[in-house]
Amino acid sequence: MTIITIKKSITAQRILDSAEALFAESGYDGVSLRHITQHAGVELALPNYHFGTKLELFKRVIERRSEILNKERMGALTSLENSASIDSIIIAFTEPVLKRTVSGDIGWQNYSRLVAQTANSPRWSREVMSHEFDPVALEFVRRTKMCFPSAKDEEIFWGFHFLLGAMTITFAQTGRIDILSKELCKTTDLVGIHKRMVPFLSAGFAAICAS
Amino acid sequence: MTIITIKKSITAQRILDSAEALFAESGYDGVSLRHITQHAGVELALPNYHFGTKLELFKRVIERRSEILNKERMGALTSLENSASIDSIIIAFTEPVLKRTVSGDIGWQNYSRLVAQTANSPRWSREVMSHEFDPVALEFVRRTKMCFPSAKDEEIFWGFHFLLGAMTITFAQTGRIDILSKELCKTTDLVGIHKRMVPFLSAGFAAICAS
DNA sequence: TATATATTTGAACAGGTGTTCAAATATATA
DNA sequence: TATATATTTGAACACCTGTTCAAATATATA
Repeated sequence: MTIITIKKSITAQRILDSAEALFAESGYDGVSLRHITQHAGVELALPNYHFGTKLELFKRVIERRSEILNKERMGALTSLENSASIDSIIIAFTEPVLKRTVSGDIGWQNYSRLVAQTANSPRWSREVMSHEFDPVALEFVRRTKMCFPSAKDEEIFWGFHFLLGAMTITFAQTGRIDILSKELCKTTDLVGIHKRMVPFLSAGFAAICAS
Repeated sequence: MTIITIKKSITAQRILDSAEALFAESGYDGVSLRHITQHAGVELALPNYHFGTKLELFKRVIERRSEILNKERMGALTSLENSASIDSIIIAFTEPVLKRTVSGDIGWQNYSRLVAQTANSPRWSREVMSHEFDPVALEFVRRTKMCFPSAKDEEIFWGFHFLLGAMTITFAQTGRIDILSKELCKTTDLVGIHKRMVPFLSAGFAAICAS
C-alpha cells in the first residue's frame, strides 16, 4: 500500500516538477507535453494517465504548493493578536513564500516565478488565481481593517492590490532591476528586498487608510 | 507617394492591432499567425511580408506605442523643477499611460494589458522590456534621487521596483480585485486607483528613502 | 499608355500539438 | 503461486504551427 503510493508519486511528482519548471520559464502555451515528459524522462502518455488533460496538470501544479502556502498563511494571520501592527500583518502574509523561495529549493523558486506571471495574465488570474488565493486574501483584508478601523473597505482592498503587485514582481525574479541598477540591486537578494518591502508597503497602507 | 504609405499602413496597422489585442489576451505563444490574420481579415503570408517573423511582429507591437509613451514620459520628467516632489515625479511617470488607457481607446487598453504580462515573464522582461523602458526608468531614478539626496541609490531602485509592480498589476486590468472585493473595487476605475496609488507609493518612497 | 515596383494571393512545406488506446508489464492481494 | 489491479509502453489520430515562394494583382512613375 505504501509502496504503490510512493511508486506512483515518484512518476507523478517528476511530471509535476518538470511541468512547474517549464511552465515557470515559458508559460502554459510555451510548453508542450513532449517538452515536459522529455524533461521528466517519462513516456508521453503518462501525464494524461496521472492528471488528465494538460489544463488539469497545470492547475494541479498551481494548487500543489498553494495548499501548503495557504495553510501556513492562514495560520499566521489568525494567530495574530487583535492589536497587531500593519507590519506584522504584511509579514504574516509574505513570510511563508519568502522563506521557501529564499531556502534555495528550486521547486519553490520555480513555483514563485510561475505564480507571478500567472497573476498578471488575463487568462488565468480570475479562473486560477482567485480560486486558489482569495480566501487567505480576505483574511488579510479582515486583519488590516482592525488596524485602520476608520478606513473604508475600498481603501484597504486597493492597498492589498498594490501589495500584491509589489510582491508579484519581486517573486517573479526576472532580473530586470539587476540590469537597470547595474547590479547594485540583486533580484535574488529576497531578504534584502523584504527588508525594504515591508516598510514601503506599511507606509503606503498608512497613507491611504489613516483617517 | 502618400497614397502607398497610407495603403501600406492600413494593412500593417490592422495586423498590429489584431496582434496587440490577441497577444494581450493569450500571450505570445497562445496566439498563432492564423489567429492574427483571421482577426485582421488578411492573408496568412502578410505578417511575414510586412514585419518578418512572428517574433519581429511581437517586438514591433511593443515598440509601436512605447515610442510614444517614452517620448512623453521623458518630456514630463525632464521639465520638472529641481525641487519637484515625489508625488509629481510619480505622476509624470504614470500619467501618460494612465490618460491613454482611461480614454477608452481599446488599442491602448490592450497594449497596457500586454505590457503588464510581458513585464512579469522571464522570457521577455529582460530582452524586450529592459530595452524599451530602461532609459526613461533611469531618468525617473535620477529625479527621485534629487528628492531624497541622502538616500542610497539602492533604496531608490527598490522603490522603483515596487512602483513598477503596483503599476503593472493595475494596468493589467485582470479584474481579480473586483471579484475579491465583491465589486466594491473596479479594475476599470483607473482614475480612482491612481488617486490612491500616488499617495501610497509616495509614502512608500519616503519610508525607505528618508534618512 | 508602357514600365517598374509594391503588395497580395493561395498553396505547399516539414514538423509540432494534445489526446487516445490496445497491448505489455509491473505490482499488490488472496 | 494464481488472480486482480495499477502502471507503463509505443504507436497512431486529426489537426495546428511558422515560414516560404512563385504567380497574380494593384499601384506608382515616366
